Amino acid sequence: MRFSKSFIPTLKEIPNDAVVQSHILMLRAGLVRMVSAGIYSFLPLGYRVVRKVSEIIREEMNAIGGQEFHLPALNPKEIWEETNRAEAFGDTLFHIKNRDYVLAPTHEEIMTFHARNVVKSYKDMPQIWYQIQTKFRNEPRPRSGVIRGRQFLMKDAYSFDISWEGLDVSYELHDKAYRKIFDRCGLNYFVVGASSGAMGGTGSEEFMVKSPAGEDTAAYCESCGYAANVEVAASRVNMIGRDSVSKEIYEIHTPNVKSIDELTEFLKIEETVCAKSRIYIHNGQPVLIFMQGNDEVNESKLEKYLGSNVRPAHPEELLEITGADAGSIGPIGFKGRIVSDLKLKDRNNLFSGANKNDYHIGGIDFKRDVKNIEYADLRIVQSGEGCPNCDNSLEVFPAIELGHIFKLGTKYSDSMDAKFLDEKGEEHPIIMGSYGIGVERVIACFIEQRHDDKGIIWNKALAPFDVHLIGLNMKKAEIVDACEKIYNELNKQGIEVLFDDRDAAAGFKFNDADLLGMPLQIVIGEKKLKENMCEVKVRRTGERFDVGLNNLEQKVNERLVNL
RNA sequence: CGGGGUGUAGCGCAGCCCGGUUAGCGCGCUUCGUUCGGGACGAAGAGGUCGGGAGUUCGAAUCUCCCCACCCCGACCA
Repeated sequence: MRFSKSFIPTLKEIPNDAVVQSHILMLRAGLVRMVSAGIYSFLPLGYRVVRKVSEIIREEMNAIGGQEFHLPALNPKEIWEETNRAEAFGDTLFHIKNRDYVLAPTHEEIMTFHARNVVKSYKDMPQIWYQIQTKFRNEPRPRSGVIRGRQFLMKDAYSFDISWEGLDVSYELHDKAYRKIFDRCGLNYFVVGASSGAMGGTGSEEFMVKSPAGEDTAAYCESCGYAANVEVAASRVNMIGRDSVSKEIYEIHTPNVKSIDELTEFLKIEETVCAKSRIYIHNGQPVLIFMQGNDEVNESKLEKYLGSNVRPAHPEELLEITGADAGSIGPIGFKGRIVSDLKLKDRNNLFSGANKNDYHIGGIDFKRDVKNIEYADLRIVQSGEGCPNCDNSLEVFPAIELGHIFKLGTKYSDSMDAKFLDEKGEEHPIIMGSYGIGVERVIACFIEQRHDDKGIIWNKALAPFDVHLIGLNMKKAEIVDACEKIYNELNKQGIEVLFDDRDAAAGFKFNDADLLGMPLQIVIGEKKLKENMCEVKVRRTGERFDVGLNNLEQKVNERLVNL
């Protein structure tokens, strides 16, 4: 493709609205443009990358027996009411004003609709059906460019099996396919166990990429590979045992002391001897939660432990429930369920609130003073805590979710009545799985991982073009001729070339080439041309070398292999 | 939805607090000439409902009110 005839609007300056690196670079390199918050157009260069990613996905999905569909984005609302998800999605679901239609945020319903109409016998399964299509979700807060949009491209796949064992097989196939896909894309990713959330089901794994732009938080152990979403991550901590002697309970006047930091400062004590109180409301009843020092409550873990319907108490409720405000709440005299994090199990000589403003209590012994206390792992895992599976420690960092695979089971086949007959003529619900990849996120994550201060650094797999051909001084006929010849020759060899044939200053073109980030740059300049040579630059390493024009194609092919 | 911020030429910004010529600057764009291996130089140009509406005023980019859009933090999120 000739640059002079292409729509590649590069930007020298950083657009005002972009903050994360991938977003900035996608705008600057002319890959995308924003139309509205969370709604992006892919421009020709960007769409070439979308097609490359899509093709890799197709190849790997087809390799596990997947069959590609193209489902409607516009869905009758009633089909979403069958599964109760019109309500479950709530405001996230886009509704059409003049018809009872919705814009599909995912496609379990439509796929199950087709399955129940066609898949009637055990002989019809297993099936893996997929598509690459636009999804619509009314995100309350779109951000980070294409990473979180209201409209986005997703590869979604669905498996239909006759048994749970069959589901395990389909799930494993997807797990392997996903690893191949992300490997081929050149991404540095990891896989975490995750909570199934509103999708329902029995098992799920997330494919994640470490990134400051991430909206999830993951805990990862480099040495053994343990990885988990922080919502479910466990950790091994050094337990502090009981002191040999339990002191008596005593009250301390602590004016204006609210936080743990203030308390440790005021009393000159370690935060490890502080039992921080938090009140949650579970099914209308207050529950007192204890955390050691400044540990934070992991509400996902708490919800799992107590059951659903858990929320933090409002400030007004605190006074009514405990007789004190936040900062002065404690176990003594509290009526209701008490759950403590494991770190405080059976501890004594602890400090906590007195349920009286401006007072704390020392000498608390959980075994002696707090009846019916329950213990559970309720902490949000922090960097530096021990890995639950090995001797090393965990690193906790923000991450982007690229893909998610779920064992759905019969959630949708039950609610939508998708059944089949087995060999004995007995009726069973189809066992399903669903599997998603955010196509644009693959691109954004790649750029997050592979860029420098000059621009994007594509690999061969995702690059919009293999080679960026730069003719310096396009007013010289011999340079134009040489470029044209190389351009045609490379094209003939099936090498994709972006030919910068613009009449612009050398530095201008070099900077655009670095910004756009094709794996190889070929520079045709006057001096080297006289010796029948040109310069080839490897974008990733910055390495430059001279190549004779006679064996250029061969050299290019050789160099492209590992990029 | 809560908190904070921004909106002035295609892009990046100044001007606003303290109202007063024809609303500036850099980049980009057009034309001509020179230049040509790391975002060239000179000359001449084009391009604006100052986010929208209402108000205050002799006079509003500037002050007041309402609305809209976008960004950041939080809440939410398969």
